[in-house]
Amino acid sequence: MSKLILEMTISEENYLKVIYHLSLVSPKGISTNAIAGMLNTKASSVTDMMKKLSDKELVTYQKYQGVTLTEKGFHSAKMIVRKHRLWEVFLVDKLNFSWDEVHEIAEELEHIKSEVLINKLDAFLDFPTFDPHGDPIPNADGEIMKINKLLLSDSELNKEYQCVGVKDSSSNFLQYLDKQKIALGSKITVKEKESFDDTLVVEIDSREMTLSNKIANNLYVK
Amino acid sequence: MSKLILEMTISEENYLKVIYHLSLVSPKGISTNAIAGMLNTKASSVTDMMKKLSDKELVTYQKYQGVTLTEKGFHSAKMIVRKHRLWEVFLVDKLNFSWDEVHEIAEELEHIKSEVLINKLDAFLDFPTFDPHGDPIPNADGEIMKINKLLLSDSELNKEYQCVGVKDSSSNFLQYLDKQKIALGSKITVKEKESFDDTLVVEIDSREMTLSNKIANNLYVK
DNA sequence: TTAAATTTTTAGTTTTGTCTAAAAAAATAT
DNA sequence: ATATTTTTTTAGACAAAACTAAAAATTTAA
Repeated sequence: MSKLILEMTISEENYLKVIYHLSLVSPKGISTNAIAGMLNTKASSVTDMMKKLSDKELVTYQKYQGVTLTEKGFHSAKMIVRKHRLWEVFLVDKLNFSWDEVHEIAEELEHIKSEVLINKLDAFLDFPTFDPHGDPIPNADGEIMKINKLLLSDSELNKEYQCVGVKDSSSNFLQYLDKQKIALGSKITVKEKESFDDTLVVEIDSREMTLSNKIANNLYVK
Repeated sequence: MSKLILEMTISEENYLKVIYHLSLVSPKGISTNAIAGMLNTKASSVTDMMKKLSDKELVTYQKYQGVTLTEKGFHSAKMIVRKHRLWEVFLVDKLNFSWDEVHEIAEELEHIKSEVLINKLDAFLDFPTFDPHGDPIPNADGEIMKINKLLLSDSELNKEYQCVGVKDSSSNFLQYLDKQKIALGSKITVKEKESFDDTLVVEIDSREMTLSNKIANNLYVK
């Protein structure tokens, strides 16, 4: 049996995480260009790294065919995502960071190696299942809680929803939501939809307001 | 004016920290060999790195003369030590690690870059002044609280002291102390000193026991 | 179904931090 | 004071992770 906890460099972990996120969107092999785009690197660098990850049996890779995560790679990627999201909860809940400030710091913290640490952190935070942006946190076994969320832009008219997540978690977008007093848990009902530009007239926590299509395309509700 | 927060690699930070710790013991220039010994590396590698740190004005370095920290290097080193010790407090006080388990994890956490993070962590922990091993934690300005501690081996007979720190913080030694129920805060009085091997007969929290010279040489009291 | 455009890989460099082996300087001993 | 030993530096090499430029494969278009 191969090592349960495998040595990975920060760089390898970042590649794995990107492949994981891309896999969730498109289920086929991931192209080197797509990976390069996410990591601000060059396709040639990606090719090099894919050979390395393939040697470690974290991805299956055949030239020109794109890459797929192996079972082992998929699990490792989820453990990195788990660390990232748990640290985000810590930063927001315990250190009083706001949800638009934590991503970058968690990008560093997610590479801290101790498994005991992350499980103790999990317990300290009371085993949260969602991070501050509404994304699910894999548990120690890699299991992920699923919820039936949809984009606000796909919601039905005059039906009450609850805001449960964001698709874009750039600080720009998050700060806009703060300014508009839209937070996870806010009650949202779409009152009208302008067919010309898909602008929505919505009621959010009893306040009426207008949201652009771009906003509605980045807010998850259920 | 030079950058207030300067970019340093993990490797550079580790060198700086070692030079800092060696400086506290011997006030003259630190030899490349001494540094190499602490970092499990070779003197030639140290020479290379000293050129780099010297270019960044973190140390003053003249060949064959050893190195000294500049004001800037001294401050940077203290900030790394600050981070290390604050994270140790977090691990012990909040995550319930024992004092012999935290050093390695803190070695990784000390390199997380955000200054805001460390100051918020400091506040979350209530601005502790000592870490779990009794070492002082520099504050945000780099100021360090000093206490008049001495080694148990240098203490006076029949005078009550309080255990305030350890010189050796290897998990081996810390676990020995746990086993003997000796902790920071324990009351210690030396009842007898065996002149042949410097073994001490002591009373610790009302229990009488015998401590070897090696133990007494690694326990700080005041 | 060829030709053109795009994507991906290969080959050869670069940078960082390390190493070994040999040379140079400093410290120690006779 | 010279010879020997130890310490430190130089010179040259290597591995990891990136890059550039050019070649190869694939996809798209005419």
